[in-house]
Amino acid sequence: MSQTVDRALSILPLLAEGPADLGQVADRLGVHKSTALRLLRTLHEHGLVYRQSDQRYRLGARLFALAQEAMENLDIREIAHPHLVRLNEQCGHTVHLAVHEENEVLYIDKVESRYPVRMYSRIGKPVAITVAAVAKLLLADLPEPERRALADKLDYPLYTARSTPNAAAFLRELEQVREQGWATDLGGHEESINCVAAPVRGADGRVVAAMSVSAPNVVVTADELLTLLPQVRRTADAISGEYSGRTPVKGTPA
Amino acid sequence: MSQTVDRALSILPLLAEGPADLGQVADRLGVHKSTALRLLRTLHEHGLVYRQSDQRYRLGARLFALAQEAMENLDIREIAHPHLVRLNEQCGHTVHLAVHEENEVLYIDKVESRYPVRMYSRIGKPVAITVAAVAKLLLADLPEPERRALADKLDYPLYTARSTPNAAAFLRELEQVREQGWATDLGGHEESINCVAAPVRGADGRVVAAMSVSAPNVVVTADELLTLLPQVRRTADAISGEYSGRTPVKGTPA
DNA sequence: CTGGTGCGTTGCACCTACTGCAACGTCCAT
DNA sequence: ATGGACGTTGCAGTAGGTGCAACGCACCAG
Repeated sequence: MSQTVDRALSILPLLAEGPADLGQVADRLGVHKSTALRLLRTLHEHGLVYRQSDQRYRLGARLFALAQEAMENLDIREIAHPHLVRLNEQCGHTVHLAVHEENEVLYIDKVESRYPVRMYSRIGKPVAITVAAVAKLLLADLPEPERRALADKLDYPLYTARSTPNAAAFLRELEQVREQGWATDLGGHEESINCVAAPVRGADGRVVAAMSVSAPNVVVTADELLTLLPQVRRTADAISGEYSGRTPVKGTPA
Repeated sequence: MSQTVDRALSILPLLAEGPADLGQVADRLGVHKSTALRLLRTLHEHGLVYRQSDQRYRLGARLFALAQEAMENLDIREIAHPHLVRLNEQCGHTVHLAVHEENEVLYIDKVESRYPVRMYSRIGKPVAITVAAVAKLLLADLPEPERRALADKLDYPLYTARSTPNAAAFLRELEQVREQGWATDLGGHEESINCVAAPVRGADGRVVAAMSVSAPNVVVTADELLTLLPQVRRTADAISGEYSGRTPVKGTPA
């Protein structure tokens, strides 16, 4: 829409491929050297472009700083909430959003079931880390040594007969969850309650949050709940897309 | 230097603080809304800016992608080499550059000693990971569980009486290296050879490479070699600065 | 030492394309 | 209904971006 800015921004992906000198930049932009020089200078003043000792240009540190700062100020909750509400409107059950923090998994958002029988949970409360579906997803994404170290440190309380009994079983389950890309908790925390969960991923593919749908047996059976899996995954993917700023729309010029 | 581009780029740090709507952007730029709109649209087409569901703008995923791609295409060796040469010119000893890769530490560059007595080493060859100064620096930066897991997996060959004897001693040494920010190998690999090493860090502060100066006892004593530490650290810091694209120069406008 | 080539840089005249304005559409709250 | 807030569009004027040509400089070969 704005030619000058358009050209300037086209320099960035070009430099991402590797350092380039003024002539190369001008050629690939299809503009005169003097024009390219001015654009590069402007980019340089903003720190997006760095001039190395051999005079060639490359991307600068500011870019990294910006990306990082934006990351930190990104509030998953804010982004996810409308999606959670929509899912709740569709299926009626309790919807949770959870993140991993400091060896704990915490619920950070929740949309209450519209059925009279509700499950108990509280935003901000650590979840039962060894059995909750969301916890499995979040921990399954850790690098292997950390996963192992954490699994060893945990207690494995037997909430029910189906609770994860020990570190070995837990690690096996995490491996499976990691591969299939979703998780369940079928009566592992409270006999009568089942969950299905799916991961929310950031731009780099790492799991930044997990969301789940939970319902007691008296409302739907585990099998019925499992039929919601595609819907849950679709919702999680939608949140991932928005969180990582993937623009789902029209053509971006080469 | 270019007004339009200048304005467009000023939007980025502004959005890094958090999402903003058109009016806010226009105000803080001091331009008309229609102008801000056009700039935002251009940024949007390049994926640097994303429009969330509430119509507000925030930084887009492309920014991360660019930063990552630039990272990958950054060649430390290319950047470091002139610095290594300069250091070699100053002190005359062998200078090495090493990186950590797949449970190994590899020399990726080397400037030969200008003294007649040289130490043996080859670019591309894995270093003695349990004793080499550069290896200590690279491994000391790993997260604790990974460091531990790796230390357990390693063999601890007794090259000399001063070689690191076992995992416990190694981990203790890594902890110390981590805190002091430099490392040595005093006859741990070959009786008569000593090294001092310093880390090269990326924009995010993580250690991406390590460099060392090595010399045999017959040329300089260990104590004499240690007096070079400040020089080695200064060189490593210079490489870090250039690698991470920190522009050491003049004022960038607010 | 000299002439040549390749690079980044500068000043300038032309005219593109960026700007601000004002008007319109839409959505919400009153 | 009515007012306000906000994003969006078309348009006329001119700010400022563009390409050209010339310059300075470093490097290399004759």
